[in-house]
Amino acid sequence: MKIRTRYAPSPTGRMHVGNLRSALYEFLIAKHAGGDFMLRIEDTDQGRYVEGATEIIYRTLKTTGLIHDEGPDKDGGYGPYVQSERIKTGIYMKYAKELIDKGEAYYCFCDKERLASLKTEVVEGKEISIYDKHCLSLSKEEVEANLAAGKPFVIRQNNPSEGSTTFHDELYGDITVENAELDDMILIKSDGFPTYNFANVVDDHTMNITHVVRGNEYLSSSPKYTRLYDAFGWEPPKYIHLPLVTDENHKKLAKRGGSESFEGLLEQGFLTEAIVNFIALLGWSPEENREIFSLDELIREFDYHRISKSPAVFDMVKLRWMNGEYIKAMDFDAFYEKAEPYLKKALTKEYDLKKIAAMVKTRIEVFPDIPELVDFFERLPEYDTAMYTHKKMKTNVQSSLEVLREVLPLLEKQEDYTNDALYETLSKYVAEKGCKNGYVMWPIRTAVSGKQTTPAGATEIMEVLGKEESLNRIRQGIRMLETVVS
RNA sequence: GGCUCCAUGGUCAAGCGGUUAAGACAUCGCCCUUUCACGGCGGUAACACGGGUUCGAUUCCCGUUGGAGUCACCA
Repeated sequence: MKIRTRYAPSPTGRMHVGNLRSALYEFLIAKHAGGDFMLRIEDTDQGRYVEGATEIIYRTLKTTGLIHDEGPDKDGGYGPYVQSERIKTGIYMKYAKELIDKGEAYYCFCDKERLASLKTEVVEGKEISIYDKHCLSLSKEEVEANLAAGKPFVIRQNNPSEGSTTFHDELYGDITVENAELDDMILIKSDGFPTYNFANVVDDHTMNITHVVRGNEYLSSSPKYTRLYDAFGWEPPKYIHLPLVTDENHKKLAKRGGSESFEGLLEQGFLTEAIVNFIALLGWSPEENREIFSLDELIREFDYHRISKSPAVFDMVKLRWMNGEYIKAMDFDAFYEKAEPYLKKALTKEYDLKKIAAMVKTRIEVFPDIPELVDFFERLPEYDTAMYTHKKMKTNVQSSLEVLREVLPLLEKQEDYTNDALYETLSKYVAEKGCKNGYVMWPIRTAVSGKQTTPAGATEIMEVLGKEESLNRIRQGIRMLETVVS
């Protein structure tokens, strides 16, 4: 049987990385087995609907390469693929009524006030209550009368209060819950819309989904789904519940300054491929000891039996590392295209940006690292002459002053102001002086950059800066050192 | 709090009865180097605890502890 998985997001805003990982795993499970990956939009909550959110879903799936075989924009014969459109077909109400006829569901006319009076316990600020099946005892005539009077109603699942329900998860095994724990959850809301839970079951079944892949947070409500399948007499799908993705405090990943969403990560300068690669490894590991995978390689390697059961911390530090690996592996033109805006942000002078980009390529993890790495080209920062002292290079303010004074006339005479030529000139000076390279290079680089760390060596910087500017900076260094030494 | 799930270094994780308990990130040290970075080499660091089962448990079972999830007319 052909595997069919679905990604069923609600259009409520940006793409949460936990959701993106679900989509990725759903895609990989289907594609690894040559199956179909379907997109279904679950917009049954009118209150939470966010304009433009559907476009974000489409765009994200497209840019990440998680191409769906079926969806609202790609009919595969199981449509419609948007729940608000499916509602119009009357499908949910039809199935709800079927359940009522079977005694597996019932009309409930309880109002907010009565429901509120049921709230018995408050735990951690949350009100906890179990519906008391009050309306189950309503006679057929009473129900008809209420309906005829236009009284608002919901339809609730009728769960038994004795016995237990067991369902099977491909990863977690059999999970059993006492039926008494199962609340009579609402299937159809008073606005006529189905709840997520109900629409999900009806849709997954009628759309022939074979593997329901979803987050671990649904684990405890799954028995209710199983009860629904049983009530209908439907064969339940295979369940694969995914371990949670957490923040560094091991709490479910929530809003955290933007980095909880895919778009937020892109804004922070992460590459799509790196994000996908990274989240693939959050809860899954390959047989082979390897970490860098393209999407195609993931499809080939992804065996869902190797998904782990324990939650995974979303480690930004490692994501940064991985992003750095992808940046290093990028071809230069692609890299430059991404780097250019950041270079231009820091540099307005007429520099050879490509040359600077090349310097920076192996030294950054995300693109926004660029400006602070190159801003000294634009303007010599204020720096302390203590920087001239370097233990390993055996330099200090006196030696630096001496070197800069001696080197300045050589550089003034220098006509070919390129990295190679400059390096040759300075090497000759080093040889004559009989000292270490760094003894000379350190003070020059300091004078020319005013920075402790730079993306390149002294002569490379000088070439980019040009003769006039670099000589000015060296002269300024000399002046600064003179005031300290005297 | 009830219910459910989870438990190997700080983090991601391999392991699926017998291993010197991999690897990666981070961290530390050394080397290289035109500082730093990159790169190379090396180090520190883990089976939560207690009972079983077994010739033998990180691995299987039970309990304890710890953590998380969930308990909506949200998904």
